[in-house]
Amino acid sequence: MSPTEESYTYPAVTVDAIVFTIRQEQLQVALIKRGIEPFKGSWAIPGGFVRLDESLEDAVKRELNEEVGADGVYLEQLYTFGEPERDPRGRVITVAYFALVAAENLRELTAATDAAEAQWFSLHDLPPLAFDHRQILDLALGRLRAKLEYSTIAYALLPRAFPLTQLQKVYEIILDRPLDKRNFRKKILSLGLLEPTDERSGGAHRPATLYLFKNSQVTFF
Amino acid sequence: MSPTEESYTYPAVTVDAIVFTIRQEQLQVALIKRGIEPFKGSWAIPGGFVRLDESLEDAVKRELNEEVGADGVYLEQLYTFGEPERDPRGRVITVAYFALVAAENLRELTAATDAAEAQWFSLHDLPPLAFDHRQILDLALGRLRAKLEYSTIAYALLPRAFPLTQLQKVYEIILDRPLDKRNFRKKILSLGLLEPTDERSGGAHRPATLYLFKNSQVTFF
DNA sequence: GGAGTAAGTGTAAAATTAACACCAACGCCG
DNA sequence: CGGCGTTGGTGTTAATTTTACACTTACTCC
Repeated sequence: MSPTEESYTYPAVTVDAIVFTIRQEQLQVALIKRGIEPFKGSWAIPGGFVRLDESLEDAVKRELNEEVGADGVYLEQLYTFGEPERDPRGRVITVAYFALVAAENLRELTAATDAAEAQWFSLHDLPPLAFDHRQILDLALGRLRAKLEYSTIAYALLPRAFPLTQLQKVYEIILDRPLDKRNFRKKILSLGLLEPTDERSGGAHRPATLYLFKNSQVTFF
Repeated sequence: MSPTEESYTYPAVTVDAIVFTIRQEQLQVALIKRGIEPFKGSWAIPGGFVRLDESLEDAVKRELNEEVGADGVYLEQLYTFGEPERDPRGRVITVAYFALVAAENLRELTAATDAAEAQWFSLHDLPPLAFDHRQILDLALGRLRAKLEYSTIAYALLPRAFPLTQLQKVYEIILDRPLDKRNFRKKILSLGLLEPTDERSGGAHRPATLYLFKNSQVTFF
């Protein structure tokens, strides 16, 4: 069990993250254009090597910060991909995460530090992806949809206070189907996780009560 | 992104597996007594290094075969643990799996190839575990219980054909609470995944219809 | 002040889940 | 061979949860 007992090369370990956000009423993912071979010019999930002294989560957060400019994110480990042939350059095991970022917490993508071009893509309009990244993305989407039903992660995609209608829109966009307004409100409110505030939304129409997620567990870094 | 581009040491990568079985009407896990430091003499989850040319799943299956003598198993990736300090000897990232083995598919544990002593422990009577293995085990148990509710994995713990009562017992043992017999049967049968056979159970009492899991997806190796 | 649009609200039917008790079929033993 | 002990097998009702569905309110802009 000791790394020093046996003398063989270890596999490389990377982390990758599917970063979802909602922009322009669409579910979008952050992708990076690869500047080097293999798959030069293809789009790929942001990610990179895990340093020896940082945890997996720290590695993801660092990469997200550098490559995507994402500041406050919900982060969850997705799956570890380790097929020997998944990277043509050699053995690379990747621990995939999925992340949710509220649009308000995004710096502009083009501000990425390295030369790589980063861009948001709508899920309905995805380019071909490098490596097994399409498979990873599909898995992430499935997980996101599943967790929406029994958890509170949707709140990571919204500002601190929001009208119920906006929350419903998030659900509808992610699940890609319309929801009944009254049933949605009944159910969400019955969970007891939302707190109405005194604030009202502005804008052209009837002002909406803004709600707050109690004990917001969104991780910031 | 290339393993050869940067020159630093990689973390070591291991796989570990929580192997569950049901023996003596109890949920049990396979543990291995460590023969070397650190944690020499402690009990640990079976596992080992991933070879450069084998997939993560293949690595787990190999280890299970060698250390636990498990032949036909349900195998599912659980979580990847990568805290820098989780192993005192250096950076070791472990991909944890959980496995289910039907008692009938078990060779005796003492037949393990290396000198390490392997043994089954009831979940109600666990020794202290090495490393962060207790945390891994707790996570595996939670996952097993959760999946029992919405999946068919319980069948991996049973022989090919079995009476409904035995299936119910498996549920009760894992969930650690009694279930209503009629409701259980109604629900299980309404899923349409079981097929009654012509076989009947023998034994001292009224013979039971044996059921078969349609499209048994248990993985064998 | 009227048009347009998003906010907000309740009820009835359908489906699912939960609670609950007795008879049947076998082996064993006396 | 008949009764005892034990496990197999079955239905109904009440409670809860989920679904379907339509109108009034409050604001801005013109």
